[in-house]
Amino acid sequence: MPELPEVETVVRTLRPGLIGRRITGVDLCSNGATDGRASRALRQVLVTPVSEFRRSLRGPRVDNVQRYGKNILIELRASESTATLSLLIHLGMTGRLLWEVSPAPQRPHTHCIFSLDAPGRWLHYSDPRRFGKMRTVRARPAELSELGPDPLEISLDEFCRRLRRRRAMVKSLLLDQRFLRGLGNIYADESLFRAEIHPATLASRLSRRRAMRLYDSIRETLQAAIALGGSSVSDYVNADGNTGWFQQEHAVYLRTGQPCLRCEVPIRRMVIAGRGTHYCPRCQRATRAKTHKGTGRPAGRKSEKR
DNA sequence: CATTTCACCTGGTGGC
DNA sequence: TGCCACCAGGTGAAAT
Repeated sequence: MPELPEVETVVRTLRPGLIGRRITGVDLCSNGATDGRASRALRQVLVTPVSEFRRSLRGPRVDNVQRYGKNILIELRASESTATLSLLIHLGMTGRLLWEVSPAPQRPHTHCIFSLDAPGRWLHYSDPRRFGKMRTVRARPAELSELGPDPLEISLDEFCRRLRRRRAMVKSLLLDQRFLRGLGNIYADESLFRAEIHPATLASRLSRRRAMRLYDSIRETLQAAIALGGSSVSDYVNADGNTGWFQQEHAVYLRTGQPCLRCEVPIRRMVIAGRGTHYCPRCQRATRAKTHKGTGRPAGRKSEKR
C-alpha cells in the first residue's frame, strides 16, 4: 500500500491510539497459515530475531510516530536511563497496520498483533506478499540516513542541483529513494503527467523551466493525495480501515488505453526501471535532441507522428 | 562508479 | 469451470 501519501495517512491514523501508550504484548503469529511455511514467512517480515523483538518492545511507552519516506518510525522511551528504541516498519507492497477490536487474527497473512495498555484495541500487522519489513532499531539507524531528502521539504535549488547531476531517465530517478524519499510508481507517473514531462527524459537534460514544473507537480500531487487520504488502488486502507480517494484523481496511472483527461489521446504504457510507466504521448512529448540543421526544420516541434 | 534487471511473494484479472 | 500468462503500491542484490 505504501507511497508517501499512504504512509503519511497510516501514520496519522496510528498516532491517536499509540502515542503515550505502552506496548504490553507482542503476539507473533507463526500460525498464520496451516503448514510449516508460516515461520519462514515470519522470518521474512521480521528482521529482528523473534525473542529480542518481543522482549525489547514490551514495557516502554510510545513517544512519537513519524514517517521517514515510506518508513514508519515508532519511537519508544523506556526511561531516562535507557537509550531510545524505535520500531521501524516498512509496509512494502501489501503491508497493512490496522486497528482491530480483537486480539485474534482477522485476516490471512497476519504476522504480528500488538497489545496496548488501552482496553479493547489491538494493532494488527498483515502482509500477504511479505515485501514489508519490521525491525527494532536504535536512535537514528543507518538505513534511514541513506535516503534522499523528503520531496515536501527539499528546496527548488537543491532539487535542480540533484537532477542535473544524474544521467538516468527521470522516471527511474523519481523511484530512487536515495534521490528523493517517498515517491513510488503512482506518484512518479502522476507527477510527470502534471509536469508534462516524458518519463524517459534524461534527468540531466531537463531545462530549468521543466525542472521547476516537475518540482511543483510533485509537491502538488503529494499534497493533494495526502488531503484525500492516499490512493486505494486495490486494497489499501489506513489504520482505521478507511480507503483513500486520490485514485479518482489519477490521470495516467493504470489508465492504459483510456483517453487522456486533457487531450483525449489514449494513455500509453511502457516499462522503465522494470515498472509499468503510464503517460500521455501527446501531453508528455519526448524532448528530442535538437536537430540543429540538417533537415532545415526549426529546432522546435514538428507534427511528429508517434 | 551509476544504472538497469531480476528475484522475492500472493492474489486478482482476463484470454482461451 | 480450469489453466495460464501477466500484472500489481516495494526494495536490494546481481549484472551490466
